[in-house]
Amino acid sequence: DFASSSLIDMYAKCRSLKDAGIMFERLPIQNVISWSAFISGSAENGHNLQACLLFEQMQQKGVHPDKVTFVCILKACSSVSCMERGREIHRHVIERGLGMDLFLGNALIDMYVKCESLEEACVLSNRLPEQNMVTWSLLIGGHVQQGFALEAINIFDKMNQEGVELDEISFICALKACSSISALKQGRQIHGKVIQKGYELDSFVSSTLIDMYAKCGSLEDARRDFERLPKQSVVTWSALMSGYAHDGDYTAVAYFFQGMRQEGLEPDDVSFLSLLAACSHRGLLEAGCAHFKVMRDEYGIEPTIKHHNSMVDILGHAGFLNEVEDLLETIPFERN
RNA sequence: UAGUCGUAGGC
Repeated sequence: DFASSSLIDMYAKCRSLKDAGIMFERLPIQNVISWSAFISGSAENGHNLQACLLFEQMQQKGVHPDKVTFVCILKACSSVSCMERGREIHRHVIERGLGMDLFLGNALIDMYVKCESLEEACVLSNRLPEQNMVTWSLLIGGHVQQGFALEAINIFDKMNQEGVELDEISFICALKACSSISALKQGRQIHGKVIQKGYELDSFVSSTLIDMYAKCGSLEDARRDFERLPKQSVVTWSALMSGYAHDGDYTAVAYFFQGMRQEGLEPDDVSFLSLLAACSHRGLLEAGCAHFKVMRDEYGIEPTIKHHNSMVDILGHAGFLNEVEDLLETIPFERN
């Protein structure tokens, strides 16, 4: 029934998985659409195990997955880098003989990329009957992730030569290739193409550009682009601050932090990491402790392992080893 | 008329 499948979809996407589950069980007929909608919603909300269980249950009930279902379940495998299950799905796709379309092919490539098997991702992309900009972006991102940024930039160039359509995400992937190896010259060239396309005000593109310039060590460019933006966000401020923090310029970082607050933007956990990094870099014990306290007490932001690492660094370098031990005792056990 | 692919700031 169309209406009920839409409801499942809506509930699942609205992070009300319990409601989606209740709705689902009440459905008179559970077809491949409603199963897929529920699997997709589960995976999208990070309930990957549930997605996998649903995928199995669906088949036990005699409902066969179609191409869309495979794409949905692959997302769950990708997000937890579960290669075993991913390969199994891949075999399953071939066995069912449903053929391969771009969505399914790209979802498989994404799975291999996220499972760090760039080799298999490349082989698969060559075997696809056709590629689109998503395929290319996946390959660019995969090469960057594996440390082959120059090759990633080559792939981007080839994409241009072949006249493949470029969207915002294609540019973001290419810009990240540049930032990862401080390739300022290539970064500027890509920036030029971004402007030609009129993408420079996109919120993700603009923050990636600022980040690229900051990571390439050109704080002037980062700041110029930042100031040209009609509207800043906590992400663009953070991209800028982390560049200055990298240089150990605590004064600048603190100044920007204030500026952000004056704009009425709420700092988040990442904003504080730049502040703490700058303090750590400069050996600013008192400032570091003060920011750490303000973060928890005034902003209600729970410190993560990364904030704790900075604090251990700050206290340790100042010779406050007992305080380091006290701090370590307050840190709850964290995975990873 | 219903379910699907790649994106930004931490290191």
